[in-house]
Amino acid sequence: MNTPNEQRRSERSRQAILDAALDLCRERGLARTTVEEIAKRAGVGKQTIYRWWGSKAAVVEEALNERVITTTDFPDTGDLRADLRTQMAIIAQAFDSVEFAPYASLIAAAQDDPEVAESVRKNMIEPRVHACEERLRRGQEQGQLRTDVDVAEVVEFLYAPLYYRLLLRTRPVTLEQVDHVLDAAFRGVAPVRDDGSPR
Amino acid sequence: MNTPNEQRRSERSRQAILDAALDLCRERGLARTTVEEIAKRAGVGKQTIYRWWGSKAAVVEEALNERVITTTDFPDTGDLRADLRTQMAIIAQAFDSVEFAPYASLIAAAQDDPEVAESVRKNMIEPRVHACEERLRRGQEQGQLRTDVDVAEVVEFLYAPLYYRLLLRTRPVTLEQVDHVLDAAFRGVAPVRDDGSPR
Amino acid sequence: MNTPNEQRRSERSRQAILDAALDLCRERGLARTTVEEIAKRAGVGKQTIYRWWGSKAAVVEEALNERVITTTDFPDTGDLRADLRTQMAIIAQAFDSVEFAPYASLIAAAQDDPEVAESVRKNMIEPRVHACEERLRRGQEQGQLRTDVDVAEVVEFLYAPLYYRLLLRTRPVTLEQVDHVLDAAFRGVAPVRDDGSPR
Amino acid sequence: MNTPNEQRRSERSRQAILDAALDLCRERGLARTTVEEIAKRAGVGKQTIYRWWGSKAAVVEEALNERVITTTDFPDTGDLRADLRTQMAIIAQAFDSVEFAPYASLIAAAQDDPEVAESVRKNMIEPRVHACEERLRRGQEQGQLRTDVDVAEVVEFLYAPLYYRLLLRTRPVTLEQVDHVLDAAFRGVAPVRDDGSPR
DNA sequence: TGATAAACGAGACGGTACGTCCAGTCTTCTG
DNA sequence: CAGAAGACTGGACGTACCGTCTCGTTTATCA
Repeated sequence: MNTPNEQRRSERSRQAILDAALDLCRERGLARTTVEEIAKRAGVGKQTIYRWWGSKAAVVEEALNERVITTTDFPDTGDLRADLRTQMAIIAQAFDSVEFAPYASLIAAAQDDPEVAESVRKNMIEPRVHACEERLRRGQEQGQLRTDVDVAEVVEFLYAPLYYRLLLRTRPVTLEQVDHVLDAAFRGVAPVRDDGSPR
Repeated sequence: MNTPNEQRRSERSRQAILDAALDLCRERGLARTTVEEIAKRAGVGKQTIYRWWGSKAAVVEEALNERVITTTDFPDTGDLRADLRTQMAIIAQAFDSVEFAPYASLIAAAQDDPEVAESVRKNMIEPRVHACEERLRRGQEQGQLRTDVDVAEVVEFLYAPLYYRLLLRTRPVTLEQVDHVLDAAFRGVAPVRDDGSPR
Repeated sequence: MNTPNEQRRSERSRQAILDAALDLCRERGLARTTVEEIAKRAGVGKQTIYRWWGSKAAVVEEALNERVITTTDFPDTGDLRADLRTQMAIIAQAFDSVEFAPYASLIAAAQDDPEVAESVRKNMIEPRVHACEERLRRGQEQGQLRTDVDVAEVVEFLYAPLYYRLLLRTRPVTLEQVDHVLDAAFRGVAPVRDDGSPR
Repeated sequence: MNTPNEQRRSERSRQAILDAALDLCRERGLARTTVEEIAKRAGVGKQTIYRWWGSKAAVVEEALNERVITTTDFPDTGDLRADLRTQMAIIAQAFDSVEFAPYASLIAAAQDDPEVAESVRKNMIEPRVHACEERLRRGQEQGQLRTDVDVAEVVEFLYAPLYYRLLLRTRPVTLEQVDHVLDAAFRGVAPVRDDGSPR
């Protein structure tokens, strides 16, 4: 892009584009949404979209980041498992709602487009993963998490099952799932010995 | 489709189409692969593709199922954790290889196309999930797995982290990851009490 | 063509093909008729058509020649003008009927296909033109036609106006037109009286 | 068509399309010319053709009307027969030249496509026929043509033989033919002198 | 407080691919 | 072995969008 003048940018058009993109993406997914439709629904020229974004995926990414998941903060009440539950419950609810469906489309779009992948990773996933990692690290320091595990892997361990259901749609993401994941993660699935210690 | 005569089908064309689709999908992803290219590379008329498959995704699905992951069997040596490691190591290796890249594209295509989603779930995921579930159930009966966990959720718990890395590409799927996942899953991430029992 | 065995040819299929071709051509013109349709309507394999004819136009030509204009004879009662009127009236009636519409399609097809043009000229037009020319020549010998005109041009002079309306469809070909054409033509080509007044 | 904005139309593309269409039509006839070829040779998107014309025939019609027969005027020197000869000679020369071949293709296309027929009649034939009719009427008033003939039929009588040869290609359209036609026609339609002999 | 330059809406443009229709050929099975 | 059935390769169809490119028309600083 030849970097147009940001100050002259029309905020009204920008908002209309984000709205239209998000709505269309909810109605039929990103793959079935065209730039032409977004422009028409937003009452905007196509060029205005191409001027400010690199692709329709970039529009949706910005829309999601600005409208749907607006925070990267992680709660810290001192009780790690409770805080994880709080946070994961929010994500679970989101993953289960139609409002959030464009996120799955976005991850899909990232599969065959390295630029989108890079952007989603950097702007959507990493900030939130880092916030979680830091919370886990604090829990680790406070003896609420084993010290011989990699917090980055724990994040995966906890959130991957939610992504699994979001993307494979084998069954819906629920609060119950969050509890079972936390349970399995914290206690492990190995059978317990007579003395109560893990096998 | 108006169901053409299966018996008159040309096996040679079928194979050429599967080959071409898989190759193109590896080179640039399913989204950037066109039916026209597949036809041209396979030396086939487009109609022959449309006659037998509903979409390019369906072609790739059949190709993957017939060429890349050809078995749904699950090992059973009597040692559950060892068998899981064996099986997960195969998957990890696959998820990390270029040969297998079309699978991620396929899951992406499924996001905004319910027919593809349905088909992938039914023909690719479920058979393998069921095999794993059965193995877990046998392990459960033999006291190698807690009896108060849902085996379906354990499958997710184990494989979701692999899918997470496959689809979000935060880092590569490795054999090390498999070990860490199994470790965390079997032991749990909670710190161990002084008496050695879980918290 | 590799000249298949004429004796084994199925007359039943041949008739069905001619019928189907003629009907379809009447319904929507030759240009909008496909070989596939002809085959299907005739209950015949496409190959059977390609085996015996070089093009759909060839089929229609044969059908017309065998079903619609079955004779090249020219009447000869001794009165040239009356005979011309008899013959032209038949043509006019044909040119004005739907039954005959495929003939216009055929001439159209001949415009951009030299093979069709050649065949139509040779098999449809020339025999009838020659018959007319001969009748004109006999009339010439009997003093019913000026001797300094080229009979070939007289044929054109008489029939061209019918073709003009058939192909440009400015207005329908009628019996009245035939009379007007004959009237105009004969005052022009009639031999001169002894006193030098118009023939 | 949903009537796009005429003012934004690219004249350069329009000219390139007319040129390409005319050339291709001369090389192999309209029936063997594809919209795709026209677009490619004109360096134009197919949509640009479909946006402004209803069919390839419409393109050729416009091209012919704008490039090849650019006038509908009819000469009037006071001598009807001489003026007819002048005008018919132009037509004869055109009908005999390769430049003009697309006209025959166009009439062919009109046979099985009522829209093309309608348009050719209205935009190509009628204006010229009317001009000729008016000239004939003036001649009629000046005693150069019998008053009991329908000028519309005289037009047919004169031009039909040229069309006959153009479309049936039994032999080439020549200046000699024009003279013979005029000769035959005028002896027929010329008013009779006082003494009863032809004028 | 114009003027002036950028962003804007509109949408035509050159292109690519779509999914469909047929052409003409090839293959398999039936009478 | 001719024929019916119909799958095959291939090419063009007419359409949908892509991303780019003019066009006037707002709109918002600066002279």
